[in-house]
Amino acid sequence: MKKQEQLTHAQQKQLQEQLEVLTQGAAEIIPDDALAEKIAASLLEDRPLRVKLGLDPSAPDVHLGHTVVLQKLRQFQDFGHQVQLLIGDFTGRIGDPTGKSTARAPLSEEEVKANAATYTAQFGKVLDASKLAVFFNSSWLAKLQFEEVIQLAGQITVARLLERDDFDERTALGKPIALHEFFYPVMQGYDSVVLESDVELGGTDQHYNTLMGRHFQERLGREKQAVLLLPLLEGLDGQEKMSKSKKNYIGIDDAPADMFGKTMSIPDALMMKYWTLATDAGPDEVAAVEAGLADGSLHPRAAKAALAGRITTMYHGRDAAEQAEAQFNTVFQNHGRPNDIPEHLWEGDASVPLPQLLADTGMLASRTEARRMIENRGVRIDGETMPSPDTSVNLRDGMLLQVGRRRFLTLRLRE
RNA sequence: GGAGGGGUAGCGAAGUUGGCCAAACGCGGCGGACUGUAAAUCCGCUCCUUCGGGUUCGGGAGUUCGAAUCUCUCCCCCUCCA
Repeated sequence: MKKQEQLTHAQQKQLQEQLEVLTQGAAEIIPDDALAEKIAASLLEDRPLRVKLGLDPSAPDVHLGHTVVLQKLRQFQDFGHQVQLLIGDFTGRIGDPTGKSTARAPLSEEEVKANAATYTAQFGKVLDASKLAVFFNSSWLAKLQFEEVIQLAGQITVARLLERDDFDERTALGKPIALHEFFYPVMQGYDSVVLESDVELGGTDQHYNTLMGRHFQERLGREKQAVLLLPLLEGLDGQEKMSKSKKNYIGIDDAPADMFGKTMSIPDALMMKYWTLATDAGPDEVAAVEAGLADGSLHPRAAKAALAGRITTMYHGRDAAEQAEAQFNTVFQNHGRPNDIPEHLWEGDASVPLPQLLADTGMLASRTEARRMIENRGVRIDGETMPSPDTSVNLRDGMLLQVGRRRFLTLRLRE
């Protein structure tokens, strides 16, 4: 008999309540009723579910893409479940599964600890940090004997491993796959065994990996975890998924002005996805925005500004968000100046060729680049567009240099 | 063990009968116009320079008036056969 059918009426109600929240926005739940069964079990046995999230230990810069999963984890926490953060420190030091950088430099223990601390600090903006359980998979993987590793490897077939999209593609293209790469899924699966995870969360790109958890749990005689996958959030380019290496991300530690501005730069087509996945707006609110856009009562620009304000407020508070918006409007809408223009103390001659000035103050990388920029009419001094790179400038204290729309510098002269 | 393919600017990728190559093209990045924003679209720029020139095509050494293109050598990557 299914566990759901053993519940009392009160428990049934709780189950429905949890399911409604937890399944919202999910891209996939594997298998379909697995989550319901797990929750039912938790209610029957009166114990929290162990909910696993695996993390890459290398670049602990948490961005909005991560928060999609984190917000879901938070909901689990709010229902009293136990979140397990798994730092893949062992996995990370072995090498990269894309095959590009095969021998990644091992992270030292200090680095791992420092990164983990950064993670938990940043995650604290979304999760309840006091209730997090943090694990490092080196603490069990590093201890395995070779014989044990081989036995683990015996629990899965090569054909099964080759199903993984990435391997599949590379096989088709004739690209190499190193043997150790086969162990990634094995390790990730084994992690779930050790942690006795009830549920594993991830982005849809983790489909295969999370199934490995189920596979190894079954082979080793454990309860299989449920898998809950969330949609991936595209980055600022609107094409690829948000990631640090692609530099298309909004970091949750970004300054309010950046956070607001970056959000304003996403393609219109991506707005609703951000509303749904990256904000704390409920389904009704999201639907209202969508309807407004559809019938023309809500201007796309207004919708995006509201989105940017919402996101900025989540991480910096309302005041900072409003300031960021005001600043954004002055700089980009009214072509004005920001409030916090950096200053540069000039110690050279009082009269200097313009390209040299721009290069030496660090506003541009080289004089040649400065020349180009001037020729493109992208350089202004005190608001005046500079017509020719062959000008010399008589410097004055307080002079305002501007490159493009948003790079400003105030010049300070030594007395 | 054997055979073969390849290393070009941030990335991808042309160019390999030596000069017309500072090196096509695409992406990315930057600037400008326009606008509803750092959306979309269009245009321009994208090694350094004291504007004479200088330094680039995995590293080094050669051949030549002249090499990304030829030779030698070293390093690295990949594929296939066994």
